Formats: sequence, C-alpha cells, structure tokens
Amino acid sequence: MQKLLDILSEITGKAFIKAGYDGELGRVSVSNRPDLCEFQCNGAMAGAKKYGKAPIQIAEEVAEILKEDKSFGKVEAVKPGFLNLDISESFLSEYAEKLSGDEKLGTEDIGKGRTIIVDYGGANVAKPLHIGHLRSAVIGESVKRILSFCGYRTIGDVHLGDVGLQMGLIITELKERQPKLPYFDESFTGDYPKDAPFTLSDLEEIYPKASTRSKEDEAYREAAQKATLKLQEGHRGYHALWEHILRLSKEDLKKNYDNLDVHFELWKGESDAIPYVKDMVDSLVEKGIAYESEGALVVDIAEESDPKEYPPCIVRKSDGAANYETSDLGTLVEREKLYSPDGYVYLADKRQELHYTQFFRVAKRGGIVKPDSELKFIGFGTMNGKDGKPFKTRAGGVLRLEYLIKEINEAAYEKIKESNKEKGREVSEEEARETARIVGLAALKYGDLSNQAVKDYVFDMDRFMAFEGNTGPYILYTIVRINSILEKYGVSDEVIKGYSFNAKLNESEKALMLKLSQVNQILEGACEELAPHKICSFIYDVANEFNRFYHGTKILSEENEERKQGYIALISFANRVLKQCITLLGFAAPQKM
RNA sequence: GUGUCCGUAGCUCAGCUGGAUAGAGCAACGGCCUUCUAAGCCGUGGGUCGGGGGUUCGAAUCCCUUCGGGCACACCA
Repeated sequence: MQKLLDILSEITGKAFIKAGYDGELGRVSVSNRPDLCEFQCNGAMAGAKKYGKAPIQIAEEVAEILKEDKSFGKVEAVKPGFLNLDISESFLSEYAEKLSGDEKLGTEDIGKGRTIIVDYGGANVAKPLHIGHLRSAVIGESVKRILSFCGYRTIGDVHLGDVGLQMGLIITELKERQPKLPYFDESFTGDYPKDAPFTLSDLEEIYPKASTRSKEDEAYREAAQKATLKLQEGHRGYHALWEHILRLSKEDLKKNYDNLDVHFELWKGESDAIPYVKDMVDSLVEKGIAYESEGALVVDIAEESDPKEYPPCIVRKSDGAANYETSDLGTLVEREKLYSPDGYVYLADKRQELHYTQFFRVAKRGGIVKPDSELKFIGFGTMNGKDGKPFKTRAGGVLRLEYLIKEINEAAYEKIKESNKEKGREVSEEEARETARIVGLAALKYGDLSNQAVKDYVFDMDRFMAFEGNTGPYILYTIVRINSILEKYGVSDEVIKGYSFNAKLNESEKALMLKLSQVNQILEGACEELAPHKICSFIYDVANEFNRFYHGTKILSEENEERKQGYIALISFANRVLKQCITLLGFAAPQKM
C-alpha cells in the first residue's frame, strides 16, 4: 500500500509541475515543527536557484494550486519558502481506515520470494549463556521477525560453538575423575552407554574448574589440547562423550533461549562445517585465489577502494587446522547447498567487524556464495554497567543470563504486587508471576533494542525497573489500557472491524491517527535498515499520542454512538499497531498489569 | 602508527539521505485520581549539539582539521 508521505508528495509534485517546476521538488516530509503544521515541503527553497526566483514566490504559486486539493486542510507558504501543510481530516481518516483494514498494516512484501539466513545467538556448548550473549539473541530475533514480516523467508541459525578447547577440557577433567569409563578405554569396541555419565549440573561445575586449572597447570592444558585434537580426528570414545555433552547442553540452551522468547530454526554448529572444509579449501587453491604465506594458506582480500591495507585472510592455519574463517566459510558451503539463500545477516559484537569483512570477501571471491548474494554484518556494542565499563557482577565475574532474567522478573513481580495492592486488586500468585515474566522480558528487550545496535549502552537495573518513561513497561501499560477499554466495551473484534473512523476529529484524535498512519513507512524502513530501534521510537510516540488522547477524551461515556464507534475503531487500530510492533521486537503484552 | 566507531541537557538516549525556536526519559520543582488501569497526563527550569574551519540561502546532520574516548589491526573465537 502506498505510504501516506508518497501520496502527499505525489499531489504536491503535480502542483509543482503545474506551476512549471520540477515535480521532484514536491517531496513532502513530516513537519519538524508540529506547532506550525503537520507536513512540510521544502522544494521551493531547493528550486529557487535553478529557476532564478525567490523561494517564497514559488511556494506561493504552488500553494495556490494545492489549495484546490481537498486532501489538504491547510496550505500555507511561509517566510523563506516553506510550504506548510495540514492534511484534511476526512482524507486522513480514510487513509487510516484503509490501513487498519489491511492485514499487513499497509506494508509491502519487499522480501517476497527471497530467503535470508540470520546467524545469531552465538552460544557455546558446555558454557552457560551469559550477559554477553544477550544482545545477539535479542537483536537477532527482532531482525529476523522484521524481515519475516516484510515477506522474506527467514532461517535463524544459533550456530553453536561446539568444537574447540572447551570440549577437550571437559573430556580431560572427566578422564581424571572417572578414568574407568569405557570412553577412555582404547580397546573398547562395544556400544557406549546411551545416557551420559554426567548431568548438566555436573557439566556446569566441571567446565569452569577445568578452565581455571588449565590456566595454571601446563601439563593439564596440553592434555586438554591433545584431547581436543583427538576429538577432531574422530576418536570414538571422545566423540561419544562429545555427543552426550552436546545433547545436554542444547537442551539447556534451548530452555534459556525459550525464556527469552528467542527461537532458532536451525541448531547447527561449527562441527557441521567440518565435512565441507577440505573441498572448500581445495577449490580456493584450484581457482588460484588461495596461496601459501608463512606456512598458512591465505586469500588476498584487499580492494582498490580500501581506506587502509587489509591483511590477507587465513583460510588454513600453518598447522593445517581450521580457524574461525575456515569454519565460517565451510558453513556457507553447507548453507548454500541446503538452502541456497539470497542473503545472510550475521550478528556479532562489533569488534568482529574486520573478521566479517574478510570472510565476506573470500566468500564472494571464492564463489562460495552467488555474486549478487547480500552479506550483511550487524555489529553491536557492549552492554556496560553503570560505571561505563563492561558489565560485571559484584564479584567481578560475568553474569549469567539466567540470573539476570531472574533478577528482572523478581523486580517486576515486586512492582506488580505493589501496584495491585494500591489498586485493591486480587491477583493470584501464579498470575502475578506470569505477568512479571512478560513485563520483565519486555523491560529487558526494549531497554536493549531502543538503543542503536552499534552503540555501547549502559545497563542500569534500577532504570529498567523504574518502569517509567521510554521503557517496555510503558508500552505494555498503554496496550493494557486499551485492552481494558475494549473489554469493558464488550464488542467483538469482528464487529469493530465494521466501524468507521470519525471524519471529524478532535486534536489528540487526529494526532494519534496521524502517527498511526506512519506505521507502514516505519516498518519498511526498519526492515531496510535492519534497525529495530526505529520501531521502538515509533511505538513510544504512538503510546504518547494514545495516552494524550486517552486523557483528553472520554471514550466509553461518549453519548454520540457513531462518534464512540469511531473512537473504538481508532484505539483498536492503535492496539493492533502496538501489538504487531512489539511482536516484531520479540515480546508480548500481558492482559493486565 | 593505520583504520574504524563514538562525543547532543546533571544522567541515559533520540534526531544525522541539510531546513524554521535541537527532542524524549530520568533526576529537580509545581499541578491533575467520586469519572475508561496515576506504570498515566499537564506544566516550569536546564543545551556554545567536544573545539575550529569550510560547502550552502540554511549545518547537530555533508567535507576538512583538531581534541577526547572505545575498538580492531594474519594463524583466538
């Protein structure tokens, strides 16, 4: 569906043409002076030089023509050469009604027929999720949902770190504790037990202990490295252990991601790339792209336009082993084979930008992906504590995600209990807990997503818990208010669908409708720029406009039935917009709070 | 050193494909609950948009320079 701004620009453009000017000058934007007008067009000033005329003169000529158009309620040519426009109430109302009748809120399927793989999460097997995994999960999930809403077929892959030293460490520690297990018996040829000889909580205790010890005990570290290598070479017993670890770990990770309402289509890992690595590297050599340098196999990725010299990308280490790049390239081979996507989005800490630049270039040069494949990297900033330094627990360690969520839920629960007590509402413990979970998650996710991804941001528990101002709970509160009115009104959504928006609007009603009419523009913009924070700032505006309207207008006690229906239609639309947007951000609203 | 990102109110952040008096929230102060959830609404105070130059009719926004900070710079992931 055509965007409101495009419609208005078209009308204004035609007026420019009619007055004898370039139609491109008719570009209309939302006013940056809402006290003066709703929309503005600055084309008269831009064109003044070209036509050798005073901008105000051009503006006045165009204004005369525009005054004939019933789409505008007010047309003014002002001072230097601004065209100040107010949209007519009936025109706006008609547009908003069309939007509200559209399943997709007026957005186009810009990604129709295209597939994108979103690589996010970045969890490691056998290590619990910690606060550093939060942003990837939260932003990635939102980006995926936004792409999906705009018509792309999306595949999210958690892409586990399931190879590497942590595996060797666990195996080594286990061997020391339970040397008699068949996994360590080199002559054992039978089937290994189906169940793991350890539990998840064992693992949680084993890994950090082994990790710490490896830093102090050189022999131990070497043993772990050897075990890692053996595992990679396909040692039977170690592989069986690895499978145990993987299974337990995945179950636990899944549970944690579920708590965040983050869901992956694929639970692939770095190990899945291994079968593809050799052929991939060979083909790079065959194509003459990869060559040997200082013992390692490298690919030049420098380009003319580079602002600085990029070092070549290592695709095989001098000891013959795979590194990060190798593994990522191998993964691409598999993804191309299985899903043949049109593009990729990778989410990782912004410090990894160079790696992704290198890796993308090798993928393109080596023909691993299609030449027109879109490879995008979203680098996000660090989550800092109140001191502006990377977030640490009081003890100085990394905070586990599980505990962070627990803490937030607890704070939300306290707040809800207090609020219910104030209002004299009886709410069951179970319901209060469930509401706290929903509100807590919204606070956490909105707090993250409302910042631009690239920026570092300060995670301040107290501020998130304050539940005031530009926060997730404020958005949820607004939705709950609307729900409450609609519930009291007691008419089904089906019936409300038949209601017409008012054609004569009061001030805050019009402001709300205007804001809501931007929804398609905002959503498509957020999709093109992969920028969830744009949705945040939009719904914050919507919530503000709704609350203003709410305070100034008595909806249910409106005596004119037709007018009341117009209000209901509008707030029901606002509700849909808000709910759709928070779904795209990755959280939901409770019934009451 | 090279590159890159960032620097906007006391604090946390929007705004950055150039437009008219730079916006929110928190914090401070003052109003509004017999009336649809006060996690709300209304108002007051608070800014040389790090500094300097340039392009432009017009710059927080584009270019250059400078200061301050973060980060990255081949075999770690």
